[in-house]
Amino acid sequence: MNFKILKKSKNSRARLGFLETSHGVVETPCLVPVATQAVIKTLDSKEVEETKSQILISNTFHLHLKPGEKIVERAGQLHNFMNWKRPLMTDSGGYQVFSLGFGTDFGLGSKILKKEQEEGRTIRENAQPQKIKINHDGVTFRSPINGDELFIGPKESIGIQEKLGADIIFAFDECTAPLAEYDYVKKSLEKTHRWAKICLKERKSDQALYGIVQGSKFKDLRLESAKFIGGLDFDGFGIGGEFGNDKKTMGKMVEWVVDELPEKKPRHLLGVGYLEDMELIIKSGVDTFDCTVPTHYARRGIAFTSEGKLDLKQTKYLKKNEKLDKNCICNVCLNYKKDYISHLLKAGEITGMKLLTFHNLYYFNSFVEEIRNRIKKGEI
RNA sequence: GGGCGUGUGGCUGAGCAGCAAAGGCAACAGACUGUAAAUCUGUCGGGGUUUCCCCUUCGUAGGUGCAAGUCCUACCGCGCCCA
Repeated sequence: MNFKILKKSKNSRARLGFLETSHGVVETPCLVPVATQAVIKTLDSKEVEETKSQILISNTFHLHLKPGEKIVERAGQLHNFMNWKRPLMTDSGGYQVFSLGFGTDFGLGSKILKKEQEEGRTIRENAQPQKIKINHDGVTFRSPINGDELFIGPKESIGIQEKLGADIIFAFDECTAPLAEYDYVKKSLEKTHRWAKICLKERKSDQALYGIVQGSKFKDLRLESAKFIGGLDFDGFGIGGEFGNDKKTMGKMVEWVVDELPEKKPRHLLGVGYLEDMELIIKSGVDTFDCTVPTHYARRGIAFTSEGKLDLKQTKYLKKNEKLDKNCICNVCLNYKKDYISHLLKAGEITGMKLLTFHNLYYFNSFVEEIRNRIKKGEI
């Protein structure tokens, strides 16, 4: 992989770049749609291309469980397996340390903690999640499929990711929960850092390997992590974990980290990408970012449009024989109306979810494209 | 004509003396940021000074009870069976 910075903004940390991989080039800043199980749910790979998606991210943990990396490898690795010939990333399974651990225990998301979610709950220094065990060497999960115990540490994660064969792979980290206290995060950081070095040593392939910065909302820990991870010989950097109680804070926290990372290497913000977040994080110096929102929300009936967020399951849309988004030229907007899509969603027809998934991805990708254009013009 | 059964909130469907009445669906509102989840939460007869109070409801009309959706009588509707 090769990363070229074409332009740096004079007004912010934003930059325009090219991420070159053996499967093609990614223009950055760029959204990375999430294909956890080697698929953008409801779409096939050709359709995903038509949404202007440039690169996807799949998941090590889930593909290890189903169908198993050996199957994928035998099929000619992920690109051939899923017939996606463009760039690919795989997440390391570090997020599942959170989502299947404290995330499940507390019913939380990982990024921004709302005040009312705190309710005096915290995760103290030596706490363990109920369903998984995190120790010095890695994490013992329980398979969500059959309950089997399964261990993933840095070595295992890299081994799996090499077999999966994405262009960019991530170091195995612990994504800490937003409720984690300082002492917990500090200890967790030691693990994430130790594992980062092991990942570098284990990687034998020519895949690009990104290290992941953690440290939650604590400035000194974020800086420490960014310095440590940034000082290792990674090809790029992920920024993970929690980002405080509100979006402005999130931007600041990303900047703390970005300022400590090597300038010439790409930065990927893990798991952030509401429309309203994009300009903020790009201005904070992020090159790529993945987010489940466009695809996940689509399956819940939510369309993102120039009029805002629309819940197409609402009955009122059955009476609207008009384009989903009058300013959008995606296949869905050119060919289908709100009333029909609403009907499909209300009738539980999978095509409704498919149409919204297509549109949302196209809309999100166009949105980022516009930001790239504005950086080009010097507006951002 | 006779016998048996049944009638509950927008629908469905529990309840068979102390209920504004379980559950489901629909409806309405909200949540979701490195995707165990096409999911979760709240409201859902009307009104109010809304952690409580008032009013009106369980086919219709009467009756027995302190108290009736729940028991009795008649009628009406629906279903099945026998003539």
